[in-house]
Amino acid sequence: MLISVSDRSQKAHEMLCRRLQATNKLQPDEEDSLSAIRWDVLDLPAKTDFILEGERPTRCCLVLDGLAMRSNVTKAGERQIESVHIPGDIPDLQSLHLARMDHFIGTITPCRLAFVTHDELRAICERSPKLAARFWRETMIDASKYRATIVRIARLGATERLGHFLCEIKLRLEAVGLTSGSSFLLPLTQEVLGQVLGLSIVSANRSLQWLRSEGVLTWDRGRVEILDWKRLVNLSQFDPSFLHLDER
Amino acid sequence: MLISVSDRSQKAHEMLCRRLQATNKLQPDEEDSLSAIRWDVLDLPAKTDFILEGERPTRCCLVLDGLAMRSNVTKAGERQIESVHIPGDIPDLQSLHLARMDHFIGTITPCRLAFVTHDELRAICERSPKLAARFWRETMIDASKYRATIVRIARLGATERLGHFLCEIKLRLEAVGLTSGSSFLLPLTQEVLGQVLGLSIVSANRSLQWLRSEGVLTWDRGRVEILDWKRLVNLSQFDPSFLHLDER
DNA sequence: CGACCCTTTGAAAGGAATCAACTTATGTGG
DNA sequence: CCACATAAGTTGATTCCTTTCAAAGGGTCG
Repeated sequence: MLISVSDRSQKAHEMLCRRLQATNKLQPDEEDSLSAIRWDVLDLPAKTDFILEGERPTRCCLVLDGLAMRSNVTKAGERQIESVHIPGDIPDLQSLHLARMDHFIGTITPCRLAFVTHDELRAICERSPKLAARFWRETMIDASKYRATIVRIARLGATERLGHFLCEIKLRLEAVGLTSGSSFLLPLTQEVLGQVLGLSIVSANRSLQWLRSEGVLTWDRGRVEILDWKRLVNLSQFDPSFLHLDER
Repeated sequence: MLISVSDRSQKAHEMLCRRLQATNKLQPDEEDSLSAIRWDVLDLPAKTDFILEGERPTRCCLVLDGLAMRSNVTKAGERQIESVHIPGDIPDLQSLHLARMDHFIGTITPCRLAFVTHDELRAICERSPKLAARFWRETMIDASKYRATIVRIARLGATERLGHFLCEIKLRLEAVGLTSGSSFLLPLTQEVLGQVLGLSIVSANRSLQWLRSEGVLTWDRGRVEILDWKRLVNLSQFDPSFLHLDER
């Protein structure tokens, strides 16, 4: 089945609208502004950095399908993944205000991405301060997740980190309708998992083994099922408030 | 010598203007909007959390004097400091868009703070999309610092972390004119330093000892002097680009 | 079937945390 | 101005967790 350009653009529009009305419904005029966006939809293979450190991007991208990541490489050559991005996320919205990329954006799995120019976004923000505030809020939630990541990595042990990350991902996927009950797709290799958690691949593996052996979850060929959510939340010291998912 | 209310307000105005024109000079109309802000200036003693997790703030604060911090406490009771704030910073600008605080803001040393209401800031942003973008940019730089903190804590050893943090602080203080040559005031206890770096107080101490013994720096009664900046930068794998200090 | 990627496991090494004590500053009141 | 109390810095010894190194399984795809 072929997907027409307008269909793909339509999906981008819908995902963006859904995301931006987390708190208040979009007004008709806001929705109109957004529907005028010309999205440039692109499919990329897995493991591809498509925005590089040092670049000066002129567009932002919305993840339509797949998993993306934001990462940085130390001078010693080690990669740290600072955030994992799921459909509905705009990983590089900050580039609207920071000219130079200080990190990489790349795909983890094959991704479908929708690009919009900075010019277009800036024009929208200028016309509609309300929409600007909504976009701004999105970047503030990203910042909130970074803060949670700092605490996760600085203060939690290996297994706690893994559990904490899985709690976060589960809730985020749920918020965009990408879970089926207690299970969801998360096709990360354990190497990538280690780079997310600030752990070696061996520790990532052993933490995962432990969670499995305790009957907290299963993780098979990219599908995670949480068997004991309460336990997972408790052992990870997880508090979902940093996600700001529901604050009417 | 008494300082009048308007003098103190004036200082807040100047610091804010200096900060916001990092990239482009402020236009006269922008400066006018900002000068209309009614600042509420307040002095607070050291070690005082003045915005608490769970609160719904109605104001933002600008640091005029002293060191402030953003911290979070794990359920196990350990405190992690996510960021240290120096004069000119607005530590809680994100509260403009995130209703509920998911962390604490507090003083490290005695501080003079200037508060402005969300209503006033929102009005300014609505009237002037250019100013809104400038404020937005500030929050994006904060986010950039969080990302650097993630990498610092996840991938650097104890001494590297300390060095990296000191490089960051040095450049930030320099940018607001708070260094004298290669030295600057940084009255942090080693316990606080550990909470910033994700280290125990003992490790913080030993890392500091090492840097001293190598002749990289001195740190005496709250005054740091960098004796060998190049070496410090190198051993910390420090790259200043995340501070976005100069990108015309 | 074989190459490759990913996962798993064991053993040893290393770095930071912890525990515990001691020293040095800072500050207060008699 | 000293005596004492308290906070901050320093040091050594030990424990614990994670990394590193190395190698063996397991799955997938051309």
